[in-house]
Amino acid sequence: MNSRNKKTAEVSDGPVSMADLAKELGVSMTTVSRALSDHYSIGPATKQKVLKLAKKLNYQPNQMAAALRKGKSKLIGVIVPYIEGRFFPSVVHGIETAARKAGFSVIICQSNEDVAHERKNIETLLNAQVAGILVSLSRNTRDFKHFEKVQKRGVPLVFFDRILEGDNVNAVVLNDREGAYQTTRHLLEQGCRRVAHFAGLQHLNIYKNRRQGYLDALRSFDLPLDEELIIYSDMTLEQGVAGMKQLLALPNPPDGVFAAGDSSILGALQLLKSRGIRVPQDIALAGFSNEGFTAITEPMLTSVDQRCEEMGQATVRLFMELVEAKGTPFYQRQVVLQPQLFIRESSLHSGKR
Amino acid sequence: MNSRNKKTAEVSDGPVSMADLAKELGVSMTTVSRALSDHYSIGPATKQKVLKLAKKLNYQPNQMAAALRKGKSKLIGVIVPYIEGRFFPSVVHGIETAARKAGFSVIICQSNEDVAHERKNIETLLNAQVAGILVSLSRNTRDFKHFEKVQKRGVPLVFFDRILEGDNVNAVVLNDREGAYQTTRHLLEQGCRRVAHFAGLQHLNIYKNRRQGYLDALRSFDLPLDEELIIYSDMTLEQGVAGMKQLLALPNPPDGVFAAGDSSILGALQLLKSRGIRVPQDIALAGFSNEGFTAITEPMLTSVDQRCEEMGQATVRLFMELVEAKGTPFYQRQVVLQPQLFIRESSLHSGKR
DNA sequence: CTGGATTACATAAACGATTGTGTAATTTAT
DNA sequence: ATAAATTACACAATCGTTTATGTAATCCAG
Repeated sequence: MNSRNKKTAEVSDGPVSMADLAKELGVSMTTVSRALSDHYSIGPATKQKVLKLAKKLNYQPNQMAAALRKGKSKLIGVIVPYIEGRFFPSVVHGIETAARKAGFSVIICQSNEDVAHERKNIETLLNAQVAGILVSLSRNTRDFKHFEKVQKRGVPLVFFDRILEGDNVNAVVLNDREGAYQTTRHLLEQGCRRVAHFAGLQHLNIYKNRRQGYLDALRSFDLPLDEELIIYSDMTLEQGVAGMKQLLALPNPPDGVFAAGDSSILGALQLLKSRGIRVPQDIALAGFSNEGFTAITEPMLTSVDQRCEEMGQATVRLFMELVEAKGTPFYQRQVVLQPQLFIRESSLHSGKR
Repeated sequence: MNSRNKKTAEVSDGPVSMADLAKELGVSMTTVSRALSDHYSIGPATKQKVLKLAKKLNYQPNQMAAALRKGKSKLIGVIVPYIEGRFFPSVVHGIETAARKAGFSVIICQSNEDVAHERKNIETLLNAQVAGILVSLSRNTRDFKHFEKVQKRGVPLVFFDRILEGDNVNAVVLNDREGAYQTTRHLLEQGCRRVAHFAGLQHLNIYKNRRQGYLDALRSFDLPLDEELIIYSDMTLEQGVAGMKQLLALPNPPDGVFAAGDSSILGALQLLKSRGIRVPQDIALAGFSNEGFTAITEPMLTSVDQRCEEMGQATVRLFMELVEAKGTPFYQRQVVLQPQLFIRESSLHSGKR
């Protein structure tokens, strides 16, 4: 059991510490530490010696010790509402990849769309001494209070996708408005004249912006806004079915639907097919998120890609900038990603009207 | 900047330490530490006092310090091949939920289906002092060497889904063989007499077992094995298309296909539809994984559900058992989850033959 | 009423790296 | 040749917990 009684450090026993290296080389731990971190006060010859021995003994620094001393670890905390579907797993994938490249590990937390969980997650991450926190807000987060503690501690904070508007924060977002605008315009260009919209909860920036883009497009075609054509919901598949029913019951039903989410537009498609209404000939459809299934349905669904991977990478990049720009205190920045419209069969009128 | 010049601890400044509590109460840090961890040597009155003040000052223990001292953190490392599709995100979701309930955070690593990455992940996690490692093997992992270091350090190790067979390890797996057996039998019961199989890489337990289940079912119907009907591949959508073409080119094509993965069966479906071959009337189809899209295609695809969430939870449970059974050294256990067959249109012959 | 258990707490040494301060030795400037 | 600067390293405190090892005080049995 006794592992410290050896003259020359052997590879045999567990973790090699800086003390081991120091003893072996007959220098102080300071020298070893500074040699490893390329400190100016260490001579090139000594540095070489240390590096070589470190490699030879396969020295692995104890992250915890460093974290304790420095008050910061090599961990990045990520808070997402949930880990399902296509979007969040992909963003997390992007984050993980970029973070690891920069020498960080990521801790995943879910808020389960609940601000109370979100608060707990913050606590957890803070006393895990994370180097930074990346977060996409839960659905019912409406204030900023629990994040102030993070800022007060000087822990870099970056939001992505779902953010609190108005507040001056670091964030990576998609240009949802532009995506919605392009999509709606596309429907209009295909000949639609009454385009309906499945809208999400309006306190969330993403859904508000998508609705705004929809309105922009209508205006650009000098079309009037008909509030009857906007259906607000949580955008589930079931609500897509219900919404479509509601639209069909209108005296003057739409000839196109743009949904702020793919599940709901899928619901609409299923309902239309069950009623024998042709897509896109009778009603054209387009969604948002470019979920995997959009390329599988018949007809395939037009949708907006959210650049999940890029968003993850950009979020980490922004975090890194914050880490490096340590001095500058109020360095706030927003990165806006451009969405990409994938036009598929569900919106392609070939020469209608 | 100076934060330690206060007689009574104020909530104002950052993290409250045990030393703060001790000073405030006029006891030693030992007492505080032990009171918080419910040590027998601390009187109930003192315990109460400490707990109360801790709550009042919102004391949050510094995980890093504890981890450093104890040599173990409250972190669980998870290594998965990738984070996409339905399976791994869902398992991770299950792991995350269960782990958090037990007071652990999870660190996610991807091996990108590469054993070299897997090795690096192990290193990363080990010197992050994780309390345990949960891993689903990369596609090209064929030996156990890099895991021996983990065991040597006494870090609990649990495999899930993709494991190395033969080795005596702790693992949570699906009964793939049973799932495949049931599915193939189902096809046979529906009247199929020539059932083909899209098989995956045979060195992976999951694909080997699925093939075995397929063979079991054939035998249970006294049907001969026709090697022509087994197509080996990586099971992508494209390979599903190609595989189906190959099968159709046979002098005596199959009347059913059971694939060890959903993507490939989707490819098969697409090809069949493009050729006007009816599913399930002419050829019945069934897949594996119960991906989201299986309920969306037309016809909907029969598939086997892998109990992703349960697998995640079971993996954490097994890990916890290992932690608690600290004394018992060679405590190895395998948990086998029962798959669930979801029968959908693609395999339902109504009275064929 | 004495000796051994039990209760309730304190002292201080870890854990492994980082870093402000100190100090020789060497180099450069004057 | 001497003061000043620079180079190259060591000492020791520190981060916040945990824990082995005391050590008083209280308690019960004999």
